[in-house]
Amino acid sequence: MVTIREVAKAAGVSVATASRALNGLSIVTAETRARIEAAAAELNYVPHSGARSLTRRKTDAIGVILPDLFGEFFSEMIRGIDMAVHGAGKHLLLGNMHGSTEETVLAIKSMRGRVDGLLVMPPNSRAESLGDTATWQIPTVLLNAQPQNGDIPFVSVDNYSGARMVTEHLIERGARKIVHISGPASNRDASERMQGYRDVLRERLGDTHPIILPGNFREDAGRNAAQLLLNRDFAFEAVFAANDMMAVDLIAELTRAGVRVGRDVLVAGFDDIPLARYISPQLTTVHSDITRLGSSAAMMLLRLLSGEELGTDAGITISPTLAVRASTTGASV
Amino acid sequence: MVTIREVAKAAGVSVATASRALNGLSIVTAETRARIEAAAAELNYVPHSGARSLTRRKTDAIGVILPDLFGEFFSEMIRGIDMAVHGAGKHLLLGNMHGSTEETVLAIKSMRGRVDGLLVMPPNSRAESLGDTATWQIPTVLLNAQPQNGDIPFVSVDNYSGARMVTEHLIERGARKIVHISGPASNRDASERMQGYRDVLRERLGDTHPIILPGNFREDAGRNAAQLLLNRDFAFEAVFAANDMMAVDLIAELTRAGVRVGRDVLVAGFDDIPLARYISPQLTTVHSDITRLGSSAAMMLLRLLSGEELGTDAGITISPTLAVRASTTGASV
DNA sequence: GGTGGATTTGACACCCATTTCAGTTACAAG
DNA sequence: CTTGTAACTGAAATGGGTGTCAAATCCACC
Repeated sequence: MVTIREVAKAAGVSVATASRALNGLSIVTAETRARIEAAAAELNYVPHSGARSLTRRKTDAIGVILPDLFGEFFSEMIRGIDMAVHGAGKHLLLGNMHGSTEETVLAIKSMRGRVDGLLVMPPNSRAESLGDTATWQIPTVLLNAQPQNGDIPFVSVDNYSGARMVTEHLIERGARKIVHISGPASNRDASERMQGYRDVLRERLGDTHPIILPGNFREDAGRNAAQLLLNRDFAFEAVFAANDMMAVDLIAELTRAGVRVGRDVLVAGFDDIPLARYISPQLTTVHSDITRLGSSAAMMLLRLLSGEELGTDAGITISPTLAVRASTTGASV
Repeated sequence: MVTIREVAKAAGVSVATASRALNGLSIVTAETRARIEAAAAELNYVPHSGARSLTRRKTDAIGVILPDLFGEFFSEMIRGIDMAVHGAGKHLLLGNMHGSTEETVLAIKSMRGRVDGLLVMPPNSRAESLGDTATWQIPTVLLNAQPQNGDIPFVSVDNYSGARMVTEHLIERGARKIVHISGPASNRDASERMQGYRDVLRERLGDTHPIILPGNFREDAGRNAAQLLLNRDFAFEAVFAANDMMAVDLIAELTRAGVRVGRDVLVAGFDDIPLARYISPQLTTVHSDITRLGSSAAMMLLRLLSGEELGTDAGITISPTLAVRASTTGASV
């Protein structure tokens, strides 16, 4: 592994001059620079970024810590982050906390000295569980979570208004008995979505005790909910599932039972996973631009790193949009 | 930012002793260690991984360089890599070459000093375009590509045998006029798949001039192919699309035109994207375990890093399996 | 008490590049 | 010919740790 010292020696100059020449500082004679560059090329010299970052006190990398590394959500997020970060010539260091809070703290610690800033998505949307975030001593933006003590910038999806949009849409399509399949109780996204649903039902229909089936964001919850609703022989007119996975399997199960989804019963989801437009009938759902979520967060972090003060209340919530499809309109395709 | 020097001073010991205590070397008195640990905790000391890796000459990180950062393929791959790498307590540094060869070389260079080893997936499956790989000077495993000069270990999917499997399956299901929609001409996966198709047709049916429609791995190619086939009013019995994306839209288009896919015409794809089992009829396709591809590559790299000699011909090809579904059997679901 | 040996501890060089500061050279002006 | 200034160049400090080697301490035993 060739170092700058060897390049300097080969070119017959000091390491300082070599460093200056290779970094494009103008105070080196053209002739000297040429000699150094030739030597570097000859020896196949590649600067050691680790050593460089030690003196420069910046690593040109940013760390991303996510709870899980799979699914469309993850790849979209990374893509958005990469878009922003790549433009700034920085690298991405990936940390996976595998869902546990201790591992998250560990992951954050092991990032020190490797990255200039951090993008963290807390496991259960409860940033406070990560301990005293102020002691991280490293610029951080929270992904899809709002900090308890508003001192960390964040970017998140407006689950509440998304849920309101779906619910209002269902009411406008004529539904009155609207069931909700919730997500995990501890999940913040889930509870925000539920709250949006509740509020609209109360405001628009005066319904203060809506029917809520407990779910878990996974397929089986959709199937179970369908069974439950069918067996009880309850006259429901619409179902709002807290995410698409549950909605998809709910639709499959209802269809199997002879229910015409989109006509007899309206179904809507949340997330707009790619599947949503491939099932039949296509699923009405709430679309949030995850790529934009990622890139917004990354850009915010980049601004933070460039020394900009964001203030204590710096946070962005991304407004989702409603994707109306056949599962609530009964259109033939 | 507190350094080990401050911890040492606070504990009244030398930095050497502090380092030993914090790294769990046993030659420190329990009493001294306790004092140092207390000081570290008090000062909220976090070791600077960058500085550490400089002396240790290892970074505990491995670099992953991919051509594109989106889609299921990517996230599955990362997940597999992470599984293997996380177990070894290492980090993942992500580099995106955005498809260009120059950027790839740049990405590789900028990894020096940041990572111990590299997992590289060349943009167009032609490793040789990356220049003289031997000069990288860093342990590398190639993803989904075979090096020209067999001196770099690699892991890839056996496209050829996968394509053979589908084609043979179509023949067994009674099809004789089998059309192929190819991938991009420059893509190695695509050409290997085409070769498998060609060989089977020649061996089993004596067909040396099969009909091949040029595609590009994207949805529109599927639609175009469908139009072409329908307009020509050509009596085709089966279509093997070089990937699922094209197959999915081909099916949609054929169905719209009144063709009963799975009965009138058999359709098969390649990749087994999640969508494949959600469309109707479900798509027969070739399933390769991308997660395993990633983790195999990562494990190979880890072995390389632990000093193991893999020999010059070290390579793994992952055998795909055939997922037979309704699009070639005509089953009702 | 002195000696040998093992166990802890500390001073310092080192990893590799950047950067400061001082020194050298070239050239123009006085 | 000296002096001043500007333009380059080099030696050494720096960043935050680790590892080597020598010094210091401790204990047991003679």
